[in-house]
Amino acid sequence: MIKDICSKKMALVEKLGVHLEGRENLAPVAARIMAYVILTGKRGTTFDEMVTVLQASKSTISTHLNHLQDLKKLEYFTKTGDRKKYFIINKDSVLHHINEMIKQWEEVAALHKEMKAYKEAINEHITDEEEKFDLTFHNDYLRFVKDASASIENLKENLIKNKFNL
Amino acid sequence: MIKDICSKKMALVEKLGVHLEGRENLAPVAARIMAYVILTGKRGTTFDEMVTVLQASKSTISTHLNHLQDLKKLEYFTKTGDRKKYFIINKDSVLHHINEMIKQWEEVAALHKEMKAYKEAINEHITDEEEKFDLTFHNDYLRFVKDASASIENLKENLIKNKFNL
DNA sequence: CGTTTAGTTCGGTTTGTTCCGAACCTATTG
DNA sequence: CAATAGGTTCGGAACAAACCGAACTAAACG
Repeated sequence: MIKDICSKKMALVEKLGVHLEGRENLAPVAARIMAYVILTGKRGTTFDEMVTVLQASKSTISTHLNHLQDLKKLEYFTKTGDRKKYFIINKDSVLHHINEMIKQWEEVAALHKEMKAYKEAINEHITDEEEKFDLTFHNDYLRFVKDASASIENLKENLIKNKFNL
Repeated sequence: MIKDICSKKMALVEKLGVHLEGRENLAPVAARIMAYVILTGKRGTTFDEMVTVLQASKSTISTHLNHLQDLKKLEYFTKTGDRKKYFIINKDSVLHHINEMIKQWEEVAALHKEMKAYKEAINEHITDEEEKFDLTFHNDYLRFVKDASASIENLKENLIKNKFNL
């Protein structure tokens, strides 16, 4: 019974791990650390536990753990009279993630504006209307990014409100 | 003057290239191909032009060009009496991109539901309320994904409508 | 002071990615 | 048919990423 739950957990760690690898651009073991921490929850998990359960070397766990803390994805708490660190996900990781998305979309929008400006500059030197650059691609994209950002921003507000209302 | 515009173009190709490398998970040269095609527009660009201007080998261009077509990111048109292919971006790439995003979010939502179910199953075996898994992380995320998907879906409808109204 | 706990750092191997050159293929043209 | 145009395919070099083991450190314990 306990083994069933444990193997279920590790199956989920792998599945979530694969997802995080691609999604957050993490090394395999780093992604498994994130997955394991998420699926362990607030009781937290230790360095040694991860070495054992993820079957990776101490050096690998150490390196990735530090990296994940640098990225503000993980944090830890301690217990008096216990030198171990208990790792948990950064409490406002949802918010952090939303902010990252907004930042990325702003970057994309800036790039599209730059490209559009370049094409408009070229268009001025072209007499034949047929030959001119079509800007609908960039316009579509800019609208998409603008609206998407707005709705994410909206969502962010709601999340913050609900955080404090609970 | 022409050199100025040309170097401006190549500078943008590199900038956009770096962006696409990370964003779409493409190899450096593949990303530059995409960037160059985007910045060349509807007149299209040929295999040879890319070999010359991107300073890559024929084999590299060939491999990546085929890969990008498999991914439906690029397509080409031809001219009568001219064997060359003129590459342009896939006309509905914005729509395609939006669909990809929706698909990815659906995947994420499915994963979170699975994790939540796992945690709920464990919670049933725990008597102490304090020890139980906190599900707000997953609930927050699920709400975020649901709302974000809805607003993107909305945007998609608008884009499609505008496509046919223009 | 020696030992244990809880990690860190470094060098090296394994594995994977990216690109290239050379040879090859398949029309078309003279 | 030989040559040219417009590519494709394959083997391998060059580089980068991911991981490991072994040696190390720093604090606390006995």
